[in-house]
Amino acid sequence: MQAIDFYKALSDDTRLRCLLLLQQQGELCVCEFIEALELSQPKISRHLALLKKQNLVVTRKQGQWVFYSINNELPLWCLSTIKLTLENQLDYIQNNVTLLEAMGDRPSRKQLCC
Amino acid sequence: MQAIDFYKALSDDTRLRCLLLLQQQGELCVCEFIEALELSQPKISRHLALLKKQNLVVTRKQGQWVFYSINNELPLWCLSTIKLTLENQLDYIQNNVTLLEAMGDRPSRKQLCC
DNA sequence: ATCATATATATGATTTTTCATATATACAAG
DNA sequence: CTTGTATATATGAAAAATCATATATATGAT
Repeated sequence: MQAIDFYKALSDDTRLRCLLLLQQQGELCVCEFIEALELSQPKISRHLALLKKQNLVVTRKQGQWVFYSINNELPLWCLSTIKLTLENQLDYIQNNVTLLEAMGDRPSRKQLCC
Repeated sequence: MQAIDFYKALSDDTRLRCLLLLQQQGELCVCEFIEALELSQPKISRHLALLKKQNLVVTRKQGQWVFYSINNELPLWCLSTIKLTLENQLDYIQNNVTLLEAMGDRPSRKQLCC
């Protein structure tokens, strides 16, 4: 992972919020991002696609939903940076978290293992 | 310092190299960046001005030269991120360091203190 | 006048956004 | 089991916005 690509991925408001939400929440699907960020579906999908292309996130498909989470095989310095950023920028996503928690009918997560 | 502004500042090749060089070298003037990055003077000046506007770097004027260094009053998480990036991306600026060290007539630094 | 640096403006390139549409799954009625 | 319809997500293409670069010019020190 080249630093310049990593920072370009983080340098957009939508992508940064998505990543920090994932760091905090673990796993989220597209419709949850739409509610939490109050943005259009194509806009969210596009930015998530970009994060995926850079291998910052991975996806898991469950029925009609696609769940995104941070790729835990990223270099340690990338994972550390994301973690450090969240710890110091909780205010930045506070409103998004509130919206997410207020969301009705959130899709249920199947257990990942047996 | 907002994370988004910090990452936008880092998300350009020229600015990232400048910052990492400063992290490693401590203090550099515009003419040294020109040699190390092999870029035009206005291009360097413009990017340094941007870093200064975001308070990532500070300047010290000495005669005809302007020396840039990382603003050590930045939030710790920013300083840590820059440090961590350099440690993991030494290759990225290796060629720039070589060019810098090969530079003739580098301006002398006055002692900063008594 | 010369050297080092900064800035204004115009142009080109890249990125982001939007709209329309496509695909894939789900679910209910016949 | 098919047909129709709704929901979730992705993507192509065009428009809009942002960002980077080059050239020319300005400032300030020696």
